[in-house]
Amino acid sequence: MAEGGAPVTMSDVARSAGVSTATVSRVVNGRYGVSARTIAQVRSAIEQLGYESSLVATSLRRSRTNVLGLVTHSFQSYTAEVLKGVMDELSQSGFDLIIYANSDLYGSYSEGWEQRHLARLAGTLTDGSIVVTPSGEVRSGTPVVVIDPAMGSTAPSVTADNLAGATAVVEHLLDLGHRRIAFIAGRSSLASAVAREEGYRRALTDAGIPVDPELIARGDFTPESAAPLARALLDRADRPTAIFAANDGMALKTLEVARDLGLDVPGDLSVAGFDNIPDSALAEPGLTTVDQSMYLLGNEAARMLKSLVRGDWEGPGQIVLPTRLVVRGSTAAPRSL
Amino acid sequence: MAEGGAPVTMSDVARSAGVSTATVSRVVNGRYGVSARTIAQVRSAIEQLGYESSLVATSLRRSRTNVLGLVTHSFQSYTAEVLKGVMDELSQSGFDLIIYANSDLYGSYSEGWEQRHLARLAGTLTDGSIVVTPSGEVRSGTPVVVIDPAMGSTAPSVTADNLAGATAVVEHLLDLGHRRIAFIAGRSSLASAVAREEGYRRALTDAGIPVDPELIARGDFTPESAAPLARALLDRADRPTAIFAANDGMALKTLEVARDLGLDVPGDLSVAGFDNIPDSALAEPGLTTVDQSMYLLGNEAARMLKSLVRGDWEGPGQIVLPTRLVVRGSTAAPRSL
DNA sequence: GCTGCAAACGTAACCGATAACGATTGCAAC
DNA sequence: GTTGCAATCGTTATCGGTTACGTTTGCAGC
Repeated sequence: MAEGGAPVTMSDVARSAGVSTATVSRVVNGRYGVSARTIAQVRSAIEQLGYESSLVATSLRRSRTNVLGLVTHSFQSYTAEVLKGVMDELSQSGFDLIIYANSDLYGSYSEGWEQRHLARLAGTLTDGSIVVTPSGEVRSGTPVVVIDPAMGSTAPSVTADNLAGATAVVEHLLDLGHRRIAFIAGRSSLASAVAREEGYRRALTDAGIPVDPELIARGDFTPESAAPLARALLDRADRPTAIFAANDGMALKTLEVARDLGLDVPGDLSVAGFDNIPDSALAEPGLTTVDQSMYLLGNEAARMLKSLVRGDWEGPGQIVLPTRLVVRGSTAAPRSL
Repeated sequence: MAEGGAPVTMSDVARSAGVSTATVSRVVNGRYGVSARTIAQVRSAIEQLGYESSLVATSLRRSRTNVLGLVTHSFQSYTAEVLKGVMDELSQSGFDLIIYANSDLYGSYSEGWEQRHLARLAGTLTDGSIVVTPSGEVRSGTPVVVIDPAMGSTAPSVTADNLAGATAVVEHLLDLGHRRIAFIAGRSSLASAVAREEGYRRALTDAGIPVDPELIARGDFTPESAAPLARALLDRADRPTAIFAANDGMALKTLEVARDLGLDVPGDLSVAGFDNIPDSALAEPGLTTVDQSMYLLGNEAARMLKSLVRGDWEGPGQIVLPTRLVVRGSTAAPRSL
């Protein structure tokens, strides 16, 4: 065991076993060309000293490290789901995972954070990376799979069927009898935000209802951005009977605003979101939303990245996973009917 | 921008700027002894080539890296809370975070996993580490803070007040009128499991009720371990009127078992857990449990580790954070009363 | 014009590991 | 007793940076 002092290195082992570091390296990596007696000596020295190879030194010298990277700009509840999916796929695969989070950029959307992180890891530490909701196109010397890519991204990606999900929400509201349905959009640099708005527009158009630009508010996916927008929509004389927010965070904030204004949900106002985060089920009333399995997104992304790294990926470059409408108490027929 | 090819290194920058790598290093690190003109040239070359220093190479050479490590054996929903707490504390602190997860050990409790991970990171990549629920004592050349330490651990740690929390649960059950209260214990190598059992015993003893060894089942914190134990307890002729499981995962599994046996909760049986994971609020009925803020655990651990790395830690070696009883629908007075 | 000194910069060793290559050894075949 | 070959092992260059140290340069002071 390393007794609190300097970490034990390969040359410590070599000295203790009376061989060169090259031989220790051969033993550690199971290479051919070491006598059984020497192997035993080296192993014993390794055991005694508690040697463990340095990931850093190894990855600097080797081209292949068997470590995959994941970069995210923040840890939300869904991030854990993604990670679970990733690790279940990576389990027993021989690939370890390193997650990198930068303290300066944490929580803020400084453009290009993902690029900086990738550059610091790729080519040395990791064989490939998963990037969650990047702010733009990503480049790297090693394979990259993007979860929830930026608008116009051509990189391999895994994303939920945002278009179908959003369409389903609006159709649900239309079925309930709503006609004035407002939309709080997300950060338009993300492809998912654009697809959700497109789903909203398409469902209305298909139902023969003109899209009213006055009913589209531009948020950025943060709850904070939604508060004033929801208030503005609800202060209108011709108040909408339903608000569809592009994600649950903004929808939950809308619920708060409605409550503050003394509106009854779903009596006076129906509210729907997108993502199905845990909090949505706990809200009062429960939030109608679209479930996109973050677990599956992570799972597929990991599967794809493994293949890309091994160079045997056969599937499509962009994977789209199905979504599921989850109806809860926050939506109902408008009272006026 | 690195155009998909080999990553751009410091010598690329040096060549492009017509200086040595030493000079580039000085510019990058803002060291003294470079003329303004050279600085400008180097900066321009860095800009043009899109150079980003390799974390690996830097950390190999430098003793200090300003990167902290976190090792966990799996990603549960509470892990995300811990991470949030850690990152909020680290935000703008200059310390980045690297999380390491090993695919071979993922989900399994092979003894010593944390030790292996630490040895691979410490001394080179990271300045210090946070270890979540290790299987034993951890040693490292760099500072380590343990969240939810192993039994008998002397390392700096942050933990919830498991004793008080467990006592509160049992007192709550006693107040409701329960007298036959069973306990499903957790993995006894963890200090938290031992403390929770001690809380159970103490509350009973303080109430003048003898501890019945027959009512104590030995689980290991996994839901799977709890199923047969719960069944055995509920199959008894003198069935307990309440079961307190050492964590929510086992308590939720107990709810399932009770339902399968046709028992009404809380009518026939009260069930309580510990941890307050998100699923507990969603269960039907909601699970009475003890809230330990994983966010705060992560937050405090990060604060402590930062200080330890800087060498200015003044506080106690073991931090204990308060817990809070959360009463939901799964506990009520026993029907027989 | 020479000395002295500091600023500016390059050279090379080094961090911990890997791998190509060369050197040594043992042993069988001649 | 050589020779030849394979097995075994050490030497050394290298990965991408950092830094101690040495060298060059510019300029003030005598």
